[in-house]
Amino acid sequence: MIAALSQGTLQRLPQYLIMLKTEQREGRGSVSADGIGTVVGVSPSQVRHDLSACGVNRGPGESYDVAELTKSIEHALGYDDISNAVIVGAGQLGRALLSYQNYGDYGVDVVAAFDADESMAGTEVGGKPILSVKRMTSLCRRMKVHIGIITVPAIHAQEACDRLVEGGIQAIWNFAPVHLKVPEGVIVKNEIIAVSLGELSRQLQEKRRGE
Amino acid sequence: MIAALSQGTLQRLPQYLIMLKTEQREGRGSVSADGIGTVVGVSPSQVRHDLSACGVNRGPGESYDVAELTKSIEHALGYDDISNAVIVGAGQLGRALLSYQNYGDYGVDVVAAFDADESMAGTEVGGKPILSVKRMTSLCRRMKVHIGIITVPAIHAQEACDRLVEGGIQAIWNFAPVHLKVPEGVIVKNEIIAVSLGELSRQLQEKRRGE
DNA sequence: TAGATTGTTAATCGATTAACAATC
DNA sequence: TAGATTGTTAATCGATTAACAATC
Repeated sequence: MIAALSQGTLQRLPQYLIMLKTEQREGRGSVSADGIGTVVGVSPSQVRHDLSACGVNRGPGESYDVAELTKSIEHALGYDDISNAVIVGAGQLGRALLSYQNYGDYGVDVVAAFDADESMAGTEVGGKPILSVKRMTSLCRRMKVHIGIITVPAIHAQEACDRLVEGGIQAIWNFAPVHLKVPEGVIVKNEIIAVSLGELSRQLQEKRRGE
Repeated sequence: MIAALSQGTLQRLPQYLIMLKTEQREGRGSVSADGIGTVVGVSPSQVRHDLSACGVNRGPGESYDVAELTKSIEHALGYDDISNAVIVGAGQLGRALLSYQNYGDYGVDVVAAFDADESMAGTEVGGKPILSVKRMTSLCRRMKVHIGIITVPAIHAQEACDRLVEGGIQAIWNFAPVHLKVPEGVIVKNEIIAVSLGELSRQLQEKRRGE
């Protein structure tokens, strides 16, 4: 993993990756910066700049090898270094996230979900267990889990967060529409579903009024 | 709604909004740029700049009225102008999105989900119907739906997309890890769950190696 | 060889921050 | 009045784009 990738670069690299996987599936062995740019909707300059920033090296004149480039980007993004994660709240959203199968490709392993509803304890979704929330703190410690995903209702989010931090969690992915208070050093990433959709709606409105 | 808000501003405004709602719940009637900045983790300069950009106007010396500021931001984000949306794919994720209750606050109304599995047709989740995908195109047209949410498996995503476009959809929120091909003018926003989580994992790794 | 395409440097563009006069 | 806090302007910073020598 290489440090100091700009925010923009960090957002574009995964898009390149998705494009590269499609190319590979279709049997293409090499791509140019121009080719990537056209598909993803980014200037070739930008693509070269991004790739260069994450340590990819072709000789000039030659284009990129798809398989090799994929590996390099995955490495730059740290996808080859796996962190454990748990989910708090096994409602609709929690179970949907639990049943997701491809976390491994992105450097994450979701090991379990927790819920306050004891009747869920012991059940499984997508091969992953749902456990009693009472066991959460100690289990996080024991299994060295560093990422917590909060999908409980807004009123319980702060408490869930506190318990996670107590269990040694260092990064939180928060789906509750609440500003979490955390000790310094803990990373919080808010993912408010409705907000993301709202953004799209806004772009649409903007386009409509003709610009 | 005001045009020409910078990308950064657009990302911060919803965060301010969440903070403001908390303040309101706790009974505070006014806030300063400094207060907002401290909670959200942004400089006071930045806050003033953002608010000024979306047309909020206090006299100098005075702080912001929480209720009024909330309204202004919501307006700037276009949350008071509602678009209809549909979901394609009523699997775990599709149903989770369907059962979400607060879209209305963000300028969106999700009216139905569609699935290829006919046995689902006629059932409901969170008071919203699941219908046969065969009816999708015509229903989108008839109800003037302009936003499509794709939660089908990757292999079927492009087809779902084509059908939506056929039905007059102008913006697509795509959860399948696939690059969709759309006619010019159609907006696509990719929301790859694992990628978002991967970003968090990466930040964590970066922090660990001490910087 | 000529065309394609790279990595990198310099120029441009836009966003963030700092500073401050205005005024409640 | 003095302190707080605004909106805005100018200075700084960083990211994107354009250009081009290098070379397969």
